[in-house]
Amino acid sequence: MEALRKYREMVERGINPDTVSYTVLIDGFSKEGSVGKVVGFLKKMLKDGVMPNVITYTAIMLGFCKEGKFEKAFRLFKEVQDMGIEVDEFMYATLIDGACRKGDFDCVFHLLDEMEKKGIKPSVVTYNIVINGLCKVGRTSEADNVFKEVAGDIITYSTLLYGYTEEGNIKGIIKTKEKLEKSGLCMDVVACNILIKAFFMVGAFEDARALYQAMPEMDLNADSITYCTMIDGYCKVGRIEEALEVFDEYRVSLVSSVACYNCIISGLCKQGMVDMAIQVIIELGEKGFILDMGISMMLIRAAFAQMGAVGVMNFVYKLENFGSDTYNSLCDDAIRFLCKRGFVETATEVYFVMRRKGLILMKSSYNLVLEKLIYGGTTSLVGPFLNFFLKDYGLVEPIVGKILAQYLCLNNTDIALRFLKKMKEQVSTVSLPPSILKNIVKEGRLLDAYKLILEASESFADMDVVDYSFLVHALCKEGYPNQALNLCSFAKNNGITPNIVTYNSVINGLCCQGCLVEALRLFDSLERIGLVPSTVTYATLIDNLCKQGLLLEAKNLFNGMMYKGCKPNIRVYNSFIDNYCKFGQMDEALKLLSDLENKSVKPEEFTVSALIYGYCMKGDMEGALTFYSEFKMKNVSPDFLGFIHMVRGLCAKGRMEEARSILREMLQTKSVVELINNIDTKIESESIESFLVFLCDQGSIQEALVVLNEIASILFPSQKWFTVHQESQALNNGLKSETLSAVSTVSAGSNKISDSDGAAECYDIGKEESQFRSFDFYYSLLSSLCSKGELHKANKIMNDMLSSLQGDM
DNA sequence: ACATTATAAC
Repeated sequence: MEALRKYREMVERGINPDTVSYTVLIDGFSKEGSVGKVVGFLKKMLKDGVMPNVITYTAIMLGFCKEGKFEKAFRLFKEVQDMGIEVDEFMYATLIDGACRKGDFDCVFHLLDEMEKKGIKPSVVTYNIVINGLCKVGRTSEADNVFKEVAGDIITYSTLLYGYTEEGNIKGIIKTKEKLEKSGLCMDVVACNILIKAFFMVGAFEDARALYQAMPEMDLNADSITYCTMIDGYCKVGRIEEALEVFDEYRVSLVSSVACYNCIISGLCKQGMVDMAIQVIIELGEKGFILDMGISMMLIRAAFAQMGAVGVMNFVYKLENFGSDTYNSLCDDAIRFLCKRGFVETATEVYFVMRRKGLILMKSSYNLVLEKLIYGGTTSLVGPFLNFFLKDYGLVEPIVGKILAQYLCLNNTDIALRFLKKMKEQVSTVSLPPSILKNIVKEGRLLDAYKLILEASESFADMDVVDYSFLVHALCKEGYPNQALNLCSFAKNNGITPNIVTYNSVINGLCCQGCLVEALRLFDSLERIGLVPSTVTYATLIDNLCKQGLLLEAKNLFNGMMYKGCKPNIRVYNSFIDNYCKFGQMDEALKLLSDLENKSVKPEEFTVSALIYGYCMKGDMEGALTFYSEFKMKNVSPDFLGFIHMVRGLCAKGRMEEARSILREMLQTKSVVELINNIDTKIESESIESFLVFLCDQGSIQEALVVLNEIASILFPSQKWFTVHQESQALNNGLKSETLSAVSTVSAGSNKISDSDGAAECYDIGKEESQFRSFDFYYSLLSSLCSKGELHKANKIMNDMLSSLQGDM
């Protein structure tokens, strides 16, 4: 910069710069890494009629090499020779260094040969360059060997020593150190620094310390690198006291370097000495150094490891008096860190500290905070934060519109649509992540998701076939096959072709709606749109045909699939077996079972259950039990329904003890959680009842209640886990240790959907006494009814209770 | 008068 000013002064005064002035400038820019400016000056030079010399070109080549553009440097080298300029050792050395940094050693040795042919004898500098190049790629021994005839200088030894240290080659270090001592060369600071590092590498801490202390006698002053090497060397082996001692020596020295601070801070963090690390950071700030962001991040991590989110908060508070730029990015980092670790609330506290100081959060950090708040954070903070974001960045900033639209979509489709429309007209189209649809569906607002896509399709340009298929699947599952089909053609119009997976969902959806004919028609049309039916396609249709009793059609389809080379899986066989069993054709079912076993298709839970059901239907409990034990030995147990069938069958015959032991076996193979997960899909209410009776008989009323609570959460999904939590809190208050297991099961459930904030909120709501009392009332009534086995009455009371609690919410 | 080589921390 200074050089540039002098140059301008020269031009202003009408003094024409000569080759040397230009060369000095070019060299400066080359070293600074701005080759663009260098080329500009070269052109200007030529225009002014000032001829560049070999030194000018060397400087330019250096610039190219520094930028990693070795090819350009090499081309220039050729051009220079073509111009008839005699190249010298400097130029070769520069080029060889470039080739080394590129790792092109063929070129390096070729250039050395060329030099020799031209009669240019390489000096120790050139050799050092090559040695350094080899050391940097881990070929230190080779470098040592190849150039052992060359009389090295202090740089040669330093380079080799450093190479061996990096490679961890202890023998190499010792050998080189001895050679260096024998050479009688005078040590300089760099050599000392490298030797100290080597001493630490081999574990010779005393030697490292001795050399460090002997430096003044050698007329050498420790520099920042000396201090860093010493501090880091001690820190790496956990000798923090000695590191601190050196750091104190650095403090009273004339050396000033932020790197020394960074070294000791990182060492303190690794030792978990967070408080002292913060002290050092404060001192660093007072000295006017810039806080390295990597270092502040390290402290955030260390503070978190020691004290959790509070530790991070504490760190932020303690650095309040730092320069605002540094403090701003520190807060940004802390906020992002806390969000990522799941502590949005603490992150918002940090944000308020920032705000008080008039600092502004980065866009992406705002976005992160809002995402965490919207998807599972404190709801009441979402509004204020959307406001702050909007005020700081405005709606013109796409990311603001995006998060705002996401929030609206999750809350009110119509407002969201109006917003999206306005944005499109007045600002720009807001693009939304397809994943938001999953969240809307999760809230049970399937048709809202559907509406959003149709009416704001520009905002969903990123949707792929999987995203569409997800929604098609959900629509089918909830009984909207027509909307699903409509979505398929909508997707196609938007350039996303639905695949066989998508259509499988539609086919299944149509079947579930009882539209078997339409499903078959869709199946027939698949070929026309170039889709090949998969095993799932066939399995779906065959299963539904079987369920409708259309066995002949099912068999035709089965033959069709075999003909097309599509292998039937266990699900296909299950459909037939289930059908035979339901109609008492056990022989047919058993024949098919042995068939599929011959084809090495493995029976699964459902297969076994279907057959057990068949036996039970016929009242053949011996058959059922024998079949059960036979498959138990093969490690295939029935599903819940299979167990329940056996229990019922045995109960009907008055074989209570056997029923009990089967139930016990069921509880051994299946966990309560697994049962709960199956309630809404596979188990009908009667079976739940049998299960509850069993639990009550065993005296596990709490467990029975947990199951009931789970049912409540399925019946009233909008309440999510709130009710359940309130109840378990109440249980906890009323029954203490007896119910703790129940509470933990429920807690596990609410953790599963990560609704910890919901749980906390519940707790607050639950503090209002009236609710507890009302629950206690229900609870005592229920438990006495359950213990008497009056399940029907208990069920009725339970329903009353659930609806009354629902009213309270 | 101008050009080439070695060392520290996250």
